[in-house]
Amino acid sequence: MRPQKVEDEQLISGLMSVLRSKGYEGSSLNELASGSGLQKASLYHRFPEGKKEIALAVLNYVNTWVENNLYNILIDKSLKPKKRLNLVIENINNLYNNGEKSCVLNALSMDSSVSLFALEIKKIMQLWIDGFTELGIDIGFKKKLAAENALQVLISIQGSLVISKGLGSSTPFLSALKSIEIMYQDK
Amino acid sequence: MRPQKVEDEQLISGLMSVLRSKGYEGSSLNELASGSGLQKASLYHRFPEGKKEIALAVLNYVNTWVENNLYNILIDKSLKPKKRLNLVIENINNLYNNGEKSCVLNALSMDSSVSLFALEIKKIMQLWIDGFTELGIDIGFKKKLAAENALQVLISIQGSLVISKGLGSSTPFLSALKSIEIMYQDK
DNA sequence: GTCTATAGCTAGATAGAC
DNA sequence: GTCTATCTAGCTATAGAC
Repeated sequence: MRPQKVEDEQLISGLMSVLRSKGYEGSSLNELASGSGLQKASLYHRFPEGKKEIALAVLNYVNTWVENNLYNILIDKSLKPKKRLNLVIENINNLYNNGEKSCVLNALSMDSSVSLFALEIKKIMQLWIDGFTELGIDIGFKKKLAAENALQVLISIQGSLVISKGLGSSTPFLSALKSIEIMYQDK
Repeated sequence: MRPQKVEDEQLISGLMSVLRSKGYEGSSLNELASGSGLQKASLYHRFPEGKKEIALAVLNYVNTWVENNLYNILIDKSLKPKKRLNLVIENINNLYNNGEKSCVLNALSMDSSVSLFALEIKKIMQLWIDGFTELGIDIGFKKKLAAENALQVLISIQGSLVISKGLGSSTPFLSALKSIEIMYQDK
């Protein structure tokens, strides 16, 4: 067998970069190819079902990212809640590059594509919410408040990304991160 | 002159419906044509610059909508602040159909199209923020807090629309509207 | 496993009849 | 002002050499 020209993780990372910035319909296979370092036909070798399978592979990668860099940290009882939060906030900030990068979940949520990915998107969002709910409970929130705050975290992140892009300023995103820190401060 | 087959406002409304649900790249001229009730070539008669001009016309319509249904109400000193808020919340709820419709500002904010519309999107978001800032000041918030809360309103709306679509539930959007009402309750 | 070449189709945009 | 018919470019997807 020929060696793979591009490693799996690097490949997915390049593909995600295109999808997050252009959306599903807006990403052509030529762009996905040049963004990932492979030719179109080689992409079809790795992903025989074409563009849909590419997007699903990216979402699977995102799910793993959220598990490793968000959920598993937020539920890690060996760390103090404040420490968990700081680690996760830092990871989120890196993921979105201070609010300059959009979220691929939003990019793949257009009506024309969301039906293809609804289950995967929902699963990832729910994992995100569940992680922050656990954190809230460990800080001492009652279950209902913990769930409300966790939802509010996700809303703030997604909303501030939209506004930061619209206003052309990273301030809304960075303020949202600060608000989240305040929300989970020990009482 | 032949009479217009479709009135301006109905035309723009049909075009916005396609753009908000499919995005800029995802909306083909065939879809824009059937969504508006005209043929492709007729759209080019109304919008000689093509798809870009269509999207700009839609954004111009959105700007007018925000002026009439949001900004002008929020700054109307002849109404009590609480009354202004109730009217505007109702208008927002209708615009997004209980959180089931996406926001065209988000749909046109993909990297591949945002450069074409950045000025218009920013202007509309700023108008939205300015309106709610005025409301906050009239309720008694200090200027800085009024501005922060106004930004938070826009973030909550946009974020909750993304999450409502992702989770397949209108609850996040409707909760966000409730939170906004609480935020502006008289002290 | 990767590539070049190409098939078949649809995109945005235009010409010209009515 | 609206329409049908059509242009070229770019699309998704495939065939087959290496």
